[in-house]
Amino acid sequence: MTLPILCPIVRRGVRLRAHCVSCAGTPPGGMQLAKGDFLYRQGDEARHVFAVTGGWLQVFVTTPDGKHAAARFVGPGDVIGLEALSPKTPTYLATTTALRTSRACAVSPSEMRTWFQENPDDAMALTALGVEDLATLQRRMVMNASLGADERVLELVKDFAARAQPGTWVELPATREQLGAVLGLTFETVSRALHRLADRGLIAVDGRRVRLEDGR
Amino acid sequence: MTLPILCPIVRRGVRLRAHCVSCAGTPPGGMQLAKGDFLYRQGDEARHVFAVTGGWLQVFVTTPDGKHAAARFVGPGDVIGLEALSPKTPTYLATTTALRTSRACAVSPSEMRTWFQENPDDAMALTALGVEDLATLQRRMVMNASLGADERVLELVKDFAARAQPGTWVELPATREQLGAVLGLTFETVSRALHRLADRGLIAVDGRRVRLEDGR
DNA sequence: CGTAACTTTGATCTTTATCAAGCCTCGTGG
DNA sequence: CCACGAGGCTTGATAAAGATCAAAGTTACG
Repeated sequence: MTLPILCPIVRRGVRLRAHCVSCAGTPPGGMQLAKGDFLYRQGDEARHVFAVTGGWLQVFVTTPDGKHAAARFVGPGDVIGLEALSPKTPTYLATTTALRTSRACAVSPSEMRTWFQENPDDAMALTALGVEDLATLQRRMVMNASLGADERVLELVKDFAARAQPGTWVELPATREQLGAVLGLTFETVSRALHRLADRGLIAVDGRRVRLEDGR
Repeated sequence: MTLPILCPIVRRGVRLRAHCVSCAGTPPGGMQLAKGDFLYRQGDEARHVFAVTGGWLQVFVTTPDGKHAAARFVGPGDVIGLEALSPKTPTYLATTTALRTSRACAVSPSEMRTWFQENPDDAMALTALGVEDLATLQRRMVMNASLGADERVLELVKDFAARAQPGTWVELPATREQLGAVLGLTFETVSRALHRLADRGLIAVDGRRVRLEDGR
């Protein structure tokens, strides 16, 4: 008999369902998304909180004037759609789409409510998790403002690599254009930056696969 | 007899203390900060959640390589320092400093815990509030990536104006340099952008005071 | 096997950073 | 009361980074 596989959610310290420890990414109610599917769209009524259990998704924001650009990538362990917990008529504040086949576990606000009532510690942990995401985004924002293209791309590559085995090839889940959308760069600049980093010996690039050279 | 003044926190739908409705920004335990004071520093042990009840503060992030830049401004109604709710040894993930005399109400995690237990709805509201902040930051990030200097500055001015009476002069709580730090621009560019916007008739500028012309 | 999407690479142009100089305002001390 | 100085603001000239335009090579997939 094998050991129970830990749900990715548990790895970030929050259990979205009581039975999450044994769900292994396919909980009852867990849903599968094909590449290009939308998990939800900005402005939709927010009926569920989602825990990503597999794959990669991209979060988009549409500004009032119609501009829209990517904000961040979310992968296993990330909890999104917390707008559903808002007391006012909750609407999603961003659009989330699958970059590849992905899995997400959906939880309704009413489930969340009883869970919060029984486990205030989990409620606090989830709130803190949101702040962690906020801090990550703040960090990325600072980088986008203060670093050049090469360093920004390197940081993003490191972020993806941090979720995989160290020293191995990592498949970037996005096109150059999608990477650039998050970094505030064009796809040409992303391409050039990747190759400049390779020239500097910091990474190895092979199409969409990347490996960190050197220490981490 | 005057009506009770609503604590700014209530305006964003979350009561950090049961008696918040009557605290009017000076709750027991509320603290005053002088210009330049630090509310907390990145890396400090996170002992309190803070609700800003007056003034303006700026949030900084320091990246691992020592770079640091401003991430956002926080004012009355904002709740910060939610890192304190993290179950692991909680440390603040950013530095917050007062741009002018400000007030903040500090609440300990244990207080939050009992409050969450009694009011799961408030817990959900607070979590949702965090997501709102995340969405705001995502929006700003998208703008920083996709808009030019003028439009970015205009958006920031609008944000400040949105918290004041429409059509009135608004005092920007920050220097050109501090505004630029948030926008990813230099102070010269911020200065030029403000005057270009004034030339275009979109705003009126008088030193640190600004007024939106036209509809909003 | 053929097409569409993606990627690389080059040349040129725009925007914003950088460097620099002078001005204004406010607070402090003689 | 005035002189001074520091911090902040404006404005100009130049340089660098990245966007844009363009063309050709590569990969994925029906």
